[in-house]
Amino acid sequence: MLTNSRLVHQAHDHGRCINAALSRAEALCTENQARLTPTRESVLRLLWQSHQPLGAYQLQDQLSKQSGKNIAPPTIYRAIEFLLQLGLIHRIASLNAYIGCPFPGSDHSNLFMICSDCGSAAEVSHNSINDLLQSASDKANFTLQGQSLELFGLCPNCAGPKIQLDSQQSQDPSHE
Amino acid sequence: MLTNSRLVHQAHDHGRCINAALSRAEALCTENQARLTPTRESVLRLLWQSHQPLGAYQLQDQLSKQSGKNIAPPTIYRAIEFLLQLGLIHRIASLNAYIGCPFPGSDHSNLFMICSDCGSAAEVSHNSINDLLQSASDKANFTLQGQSLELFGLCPNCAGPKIQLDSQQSQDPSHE
DNA sequence: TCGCGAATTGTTATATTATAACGTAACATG
DNA sequence: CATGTTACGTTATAATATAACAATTCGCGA
Ligand SMILES: [Zn+2]
Ligand SMILES: [Zn+2]
Ligand SMILES: [Zn+2]
Ligand SMILES: [Zn+2]
Repeated sequence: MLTNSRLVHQAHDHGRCINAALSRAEALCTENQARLTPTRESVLRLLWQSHQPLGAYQLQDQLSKQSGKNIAPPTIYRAIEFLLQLGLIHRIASLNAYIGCPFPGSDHSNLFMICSDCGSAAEVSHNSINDLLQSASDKANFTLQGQSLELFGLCPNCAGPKIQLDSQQSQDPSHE
Repeated sequence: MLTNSRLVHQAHDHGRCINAALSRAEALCTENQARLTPTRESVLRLLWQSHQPLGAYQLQDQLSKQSGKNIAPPTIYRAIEFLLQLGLIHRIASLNAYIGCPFPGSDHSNLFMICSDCGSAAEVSHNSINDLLQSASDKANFTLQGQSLELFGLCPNCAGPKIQLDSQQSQDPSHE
């Protein structure tokens, strides 16, 4: 079972998340003879600035600010497309948003636990879930090729121990 | 385990699907003191015309043609919203499309098997999957509130005994 | 180092999906 | 009726995503 759910919801040295992601990205690019150009790297960095998925136009804003010049949507979408192809990021369909993948390259289930309160999204890969989905597909004679699994609810920080004061942000704003 | 996957991929009397859906809808509306107005019923009918999800603007086109007058997007989205609330239809996030729910009212898992070739979507509710997702959530201290589970691949018709001639449409166009 | 083809990015316009805001009509109830 | 509520009509616009084509940069062999 692979997951980054602990990490996502605890205070941690997030710089390490970013660095690790970039190392993996460089390795994967080399392996695939693809180029991690400045735009692509910037987008990947932005997606790793927090553990919350970002929309394409949020990326556009931030990248435009960073670079001083106005970046148009196609530039963003091209970078997104590239990163998706390599498996470095995922698209979260229900949010029209994108997030870095903590374990690119390895087979995994593309399952997210998305907090309705703080917006964080932790990725989980559970062999037993994959197996079960595969066997359900088999039973239905369905040739499984891909999947998008999104769970909605409250992350440990937002569920409390404080048992939801209101719907105030009670979570630890450790690294944003 | 609830599923309509057999039905979806076999020739069948689809009129029964539609009638059953409308009966359930009327019952649910009565139960909830809600009104199944002509617009809402038309949208529900359209969503049950096939086992393929339809987008809001496809619904708009078809409803406009049916009624002779031009129906604006808000009308469609209001009907969709209403039907979603009652659980009579589901939104398929990865397709920005909507489909009738074969078992509204009963608790189920909101899991779809979507054919990349013919576009059909069968709904499956598997207790063991639900249990597993619940226990995975528990382990991660995640308070599960909702889910969107979408599997992509080939339905029995499109995977064929014909073993994919090309990517021609080889499926039986039983009822569209 | 030059030049060429391929890959990447810039730019403009537009498609697609969804909602805001506000007015009007239909409905249910006493 | 009179009234409050619910649903619908209409116009405009927001938010997300892509098409099409021009300009640039990059890798690499001549
Ligand atoms: Zn982190
Ligand atoms: Zn949270
Ligand atoms: Zn049917
Ligand atoms: Zn199919």
